[in-house]
Amino acid sequence: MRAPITVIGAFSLGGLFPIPQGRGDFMSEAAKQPVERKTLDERNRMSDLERLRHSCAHIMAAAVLRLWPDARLDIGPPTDEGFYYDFDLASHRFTPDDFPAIEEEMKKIIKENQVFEKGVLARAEASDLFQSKGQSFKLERLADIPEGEAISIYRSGEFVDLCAGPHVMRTGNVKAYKLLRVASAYYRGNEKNPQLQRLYGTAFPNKTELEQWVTAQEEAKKRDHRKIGREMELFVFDDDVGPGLPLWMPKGAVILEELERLAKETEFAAGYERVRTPHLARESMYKKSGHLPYYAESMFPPMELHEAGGEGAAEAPRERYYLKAMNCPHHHKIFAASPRSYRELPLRLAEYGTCYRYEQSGELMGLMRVRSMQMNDAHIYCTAEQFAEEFRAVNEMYLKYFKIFGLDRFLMRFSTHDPARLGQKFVDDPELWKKTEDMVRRTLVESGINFVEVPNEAAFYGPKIDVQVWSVVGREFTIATNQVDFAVPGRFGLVYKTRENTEGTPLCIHRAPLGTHERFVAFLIEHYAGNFPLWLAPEQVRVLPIGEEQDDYGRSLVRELRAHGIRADLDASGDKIGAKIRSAETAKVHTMWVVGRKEQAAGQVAIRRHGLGDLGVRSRGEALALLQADIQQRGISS
RNA sequence: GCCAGUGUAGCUCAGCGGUAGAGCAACGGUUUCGUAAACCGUCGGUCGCCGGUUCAAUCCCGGCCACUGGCUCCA
Repeated sequence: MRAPITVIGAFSLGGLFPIPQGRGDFMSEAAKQPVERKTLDERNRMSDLERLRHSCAHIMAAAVLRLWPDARLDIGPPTDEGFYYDFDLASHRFTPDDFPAIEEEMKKIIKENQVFEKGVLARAEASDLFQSKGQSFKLERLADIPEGEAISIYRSGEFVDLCAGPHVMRTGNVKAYKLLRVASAYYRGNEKNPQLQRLYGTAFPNKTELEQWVTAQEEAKKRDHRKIGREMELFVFDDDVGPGLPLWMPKGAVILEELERLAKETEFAAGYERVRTPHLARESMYKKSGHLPYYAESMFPPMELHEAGGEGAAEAPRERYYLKAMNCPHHHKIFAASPRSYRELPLRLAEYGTCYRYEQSGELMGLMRVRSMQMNDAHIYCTAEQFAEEFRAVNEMYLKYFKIFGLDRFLMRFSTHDPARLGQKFVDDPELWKKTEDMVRRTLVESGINFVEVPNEAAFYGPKIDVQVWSVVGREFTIATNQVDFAVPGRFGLVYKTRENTEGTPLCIHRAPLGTHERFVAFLIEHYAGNFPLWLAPEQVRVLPIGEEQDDYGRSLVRELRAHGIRADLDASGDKIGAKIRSAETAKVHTMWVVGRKEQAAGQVAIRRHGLGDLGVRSRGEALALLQADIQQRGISS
């Protein structure tokens, strides 16, 4: 059960940055659905598709009950992708092998063309009904319904469910459906509750749409960054290194280098200064920062140093060091290292810092969720007066980046605190929370940026704006973040001399517009399906001599390209030209220069672009200039 | 961390109670070729790891590790 959120608007740059042909879109079909306004009042206003899927969930539950009469049912809502239903079933563990039987039973129910009948019951009646059926979860769900609110049930054939609806008219209206996977889910989404067995499925108005969806899912899997990353030799995971600890291979490292170059240029122009800090720090620092009580579970356990040569191994450690899970405390120490004047503010300290987080094993997912990560981090120390402008500048930096990458589907999420959890999840300073949240909200509204506001999602030290994107398999991730910190600078005793010669405590903005290398590259791989724009392409040019007699000419071309900083290689294999092209295409090499006798004689190259085919002959100088221009402007498609 | 599934050559996958196979890749040779696959040959695996059952285990059982799908959590 997700807390209801009010969607103020979904942010999209619309068609401003069309994704080039052949690259497609990085979002799943489901994720492409416009973000709908959903509030408590509107909860009942399901779309036709949701209504269909919800009805299909009932049909699936009815089928499960026919096959396993002791199943206890929880809830079965529609989702972006289809629907699910949660069951508690002591006698059986669902596996995908059960799908044919369940689908067959669903088919029968659909054929019976049962009417979905709505009924409104008195609480006692409903209670008796579900009591008699042994549906204890339904009784608990019933207790959630506030006094005075109507208790509605839906009946189709022998199946009865506590359900607000709405539904399609008849089971026969469900024309195309498919069970997708078995999963488990904690009852009421709480880790401390027992787990239920969840069956996921989907339904569409007709078979064609279902088939299209299935095909789209298969296509999406082909651009999964884990698959492409292996095929293109961008990164690997190794058991001996450890889960969630990626090794960047040469071709993957190229992408990191280019991203860092972009960040350094952008940040330099925006008045940032670069710093470098170690990967670990003493426990005392994290005690001071206040991270330990909030964050210890997400950090790798500390390294304990004992007295050298001491007899007793059991004695208390002399000191503890933690691998850093965030860069801020280190940066704060740099701020604190010199006396600061208001004249120096805003002070912007940037670092692509490497952090380590002990993510729970089940949460790891390729590069999207890892345990070691490099953050496009910076901390901006400023006065309250400077805050709005700094915060706005960060938001604009996002947009600048997103334009470069052609990223046009994302959601700005404004995370605020929950007053009920002050002092636990959030630092206990209600006034500052309100003040900073108001500042952030005003900044967003004034910039005309649409956003979603989500309570209870803030960092412990202040509100934040996250940019949400969707992986190719439809999972939502935060790709960038912009956070306010009104608490930690005070804990570190960070001060600056004001114009009035008093001491002020700076506000701090934590920002990572390019998120972490790991997640950002994962996202880019899927966004481009591995077909990176030239400036990012690991292998920019491959020179393909048609025969061995052109190998020397090819070598001279590669030498020239490399002298100009272009990543070029020669295919001097004995393959025929068709095979050379095929392997370059398969490797997603951005540009091929095919050279035979004619080109060699004329000092030319035949340009072939990955996915686009033969683009004709140019002089080697012209061909080089084209590449340079494209790289220099960081073109999206070229 | 929890639930479930999976783990066979670098990759994609067959196979099975009698100790392994294909395609691609790699390597060697022949071929010197005009825009997505020339031909021949060779190498390559303690079948994730540890233990148990058995005359015999890659196969059955148990534990562990990793991955995948979810849940929980997050950049």
